Amino acid sequence: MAKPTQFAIRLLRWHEGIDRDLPWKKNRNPYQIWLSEIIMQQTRVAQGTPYYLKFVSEYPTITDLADAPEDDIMKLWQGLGYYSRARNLHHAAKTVRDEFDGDFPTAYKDILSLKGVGKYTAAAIASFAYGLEYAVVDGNVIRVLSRYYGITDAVDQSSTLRFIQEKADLLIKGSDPSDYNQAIMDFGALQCTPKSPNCAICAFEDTCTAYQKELVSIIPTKAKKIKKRTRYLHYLILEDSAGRVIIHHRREKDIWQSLYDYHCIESLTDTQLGEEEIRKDVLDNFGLEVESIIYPTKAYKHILTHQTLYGQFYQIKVDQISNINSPYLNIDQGAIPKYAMPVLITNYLDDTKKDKLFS
DNA sequence: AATGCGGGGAC
DNA sequence: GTCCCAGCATT
Repeated sequence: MAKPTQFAIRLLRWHEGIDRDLPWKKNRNPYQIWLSEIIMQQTRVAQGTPYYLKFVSEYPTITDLADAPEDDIMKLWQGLGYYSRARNLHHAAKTVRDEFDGDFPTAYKDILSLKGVGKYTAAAIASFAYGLEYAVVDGNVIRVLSRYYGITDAVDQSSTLRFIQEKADLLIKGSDPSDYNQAIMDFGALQCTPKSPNCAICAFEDTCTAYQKELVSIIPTKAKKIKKRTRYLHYLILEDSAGRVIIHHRREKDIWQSLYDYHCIESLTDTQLGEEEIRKDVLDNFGLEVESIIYPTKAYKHILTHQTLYGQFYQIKVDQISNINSPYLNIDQGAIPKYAMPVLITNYLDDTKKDKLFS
């Protein structure tokens, strides 16, 4: 058995004084660890924790999760973002139920084969749940090791990432894998932070290359820059006199896949829709006559990583709604809370509800 | 190798 | 405004 590396010894000594008290670290239940890791992908602990608690309470076992309707899972995921995680979560739960007899797989390669589980998540589960020696490489580890080794190459290049992974695989050797992985991520989150890390009091003051060369502020570097596009979404809220409304299940390859919204007309500028344009659209798409239109008085700005959205909501009364085809659905207005919707939509709905309280 | 996918918090 | 967060699937 190999002895821990010098890096690991210092790291774990630093970690002795740290206690983050995360709710999914109370035991080694692989289901709970997997669930927490999926939820925490690209998500801050403070944002994801309430969702973890909801899921583990609503679905105590992975079979409970597998048996649940997708709409229920999406609703519980509403507001967390990156909704493919929720779909993959459901898919993987069904795989465990059907292919692994309901028992979470214990072999690294089987864990990695699950939908939504990549190299990082597989290593996290394997080490935290089963004590297997797989080094995690997440945003924290990339930052810590790129600084430690003074790597100025862009960390969003696969060659750089491969190099970091190799170093991580060496550094973990001989240590308790669970402790080591937890420690290095805590170190990145609490000590070696993206901005103004606490280098003055650091366990690696004398061995960190970036600190020695005064490169801490410029490492890690990235090559790619994201460019945004702007979209104008005109939502038609079609409602009949019986209180039935038409909602839309987003099945296309686009943002918010699997969520529900309203019938949408998209434009490249922020100009409002004309009355005749609306009448024709509603007649062509649903065979319905428009009785009245309340035009939007404001646009809801919503910012995503790659897009800036402006949403406007047109309240439209139509004649009797019937025979609506997929991906459209007609429901009672009061049934809306059962369907997962984008935050842009729920922001609007919250505003309208508030308006009614004061009118 | 490159791209798209959310929402929010820190600065 | 910018950056980035317990990343992944798809092309």
